[in-house]
Amino acid sequence: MNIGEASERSGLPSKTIRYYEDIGLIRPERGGNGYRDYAATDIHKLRFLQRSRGLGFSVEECRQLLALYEDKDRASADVKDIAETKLAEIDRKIRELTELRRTLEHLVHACHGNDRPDCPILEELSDGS
Amino acid sequence: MNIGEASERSGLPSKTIRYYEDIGLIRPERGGNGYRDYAATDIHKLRFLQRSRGLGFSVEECRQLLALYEDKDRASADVKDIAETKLAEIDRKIRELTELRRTLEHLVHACHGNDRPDCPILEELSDGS
DNA sequence: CTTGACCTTCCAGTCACTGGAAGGTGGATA
DNA sequence: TATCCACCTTCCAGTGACTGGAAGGTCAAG
Repeated sequence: MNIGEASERSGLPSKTIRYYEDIGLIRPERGGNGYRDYAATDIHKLRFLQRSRGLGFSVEECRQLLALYEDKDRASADVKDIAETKLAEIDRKIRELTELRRTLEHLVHACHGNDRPDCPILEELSDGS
Repeated sequence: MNIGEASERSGLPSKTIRYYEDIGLIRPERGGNGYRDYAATDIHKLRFLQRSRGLGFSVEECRQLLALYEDKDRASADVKDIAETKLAEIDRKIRELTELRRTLEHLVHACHGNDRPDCPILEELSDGS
């Protein structure tokens, strides 16, 4: 299967698939014409990557997960550790964004948004009050 | 004032301050020894940048805000527009992260995390069920 | 035989820094 | 005066995870 079809089936752009090969995440066969030839297991891995990236795992974390996935003797505790660390990270991000949101909404609310030049948003950004 | 003190007063690393100069956000004077010499207004701008970046504005947005900030005739509506667009973006990010969190927590919860090799997290990542 | 879609590699750019090398300057101390 | 160290300078390269584009090879259809 050529890269175009692999792209369609995995939901990843061809460029990204080639990039994943560059950094050693997948190693498809090559046909006589030099074209990459993806087997069903490759598609499986690509979908795996697509999903774990979509869940916010970094490429390096995906590499670990993929290794664990391929290792039949891996402990599920290893996987859980990675997922839990990620969960804590997501919690932190949500907290930060919520705080950010609150501040920004306060500013937007305070700004009358007309054509007069005084603007509470700029004032706050400037003096940090 | 040298870059070190500017860094301390603005809360930005020296490297970042030089970078901001590179991309044309600030233009400090230079002393006879070639050292950058920051005036009080420069520090003000740097703090402005530090705060707006901290609020999640991109450098380009900060450039716009800084221009509006320096333009005494700007309409506060312009500023409000930028802030509101940013607010919508933050809302979207929070929603996405919350959804992500729910999925991931579900997975972590389902995983027994012991030494046996079967792991619901990997199973879900692999088959997308 | 030409067209057009697909594939290849390679190089460069994105964003917002960050690290490090190589070397100049300033002020305090021995 | 010599030396030391902290600070400053510029420049180059790397980060993460792609993305865009150029230049050229391959393949099937019409």
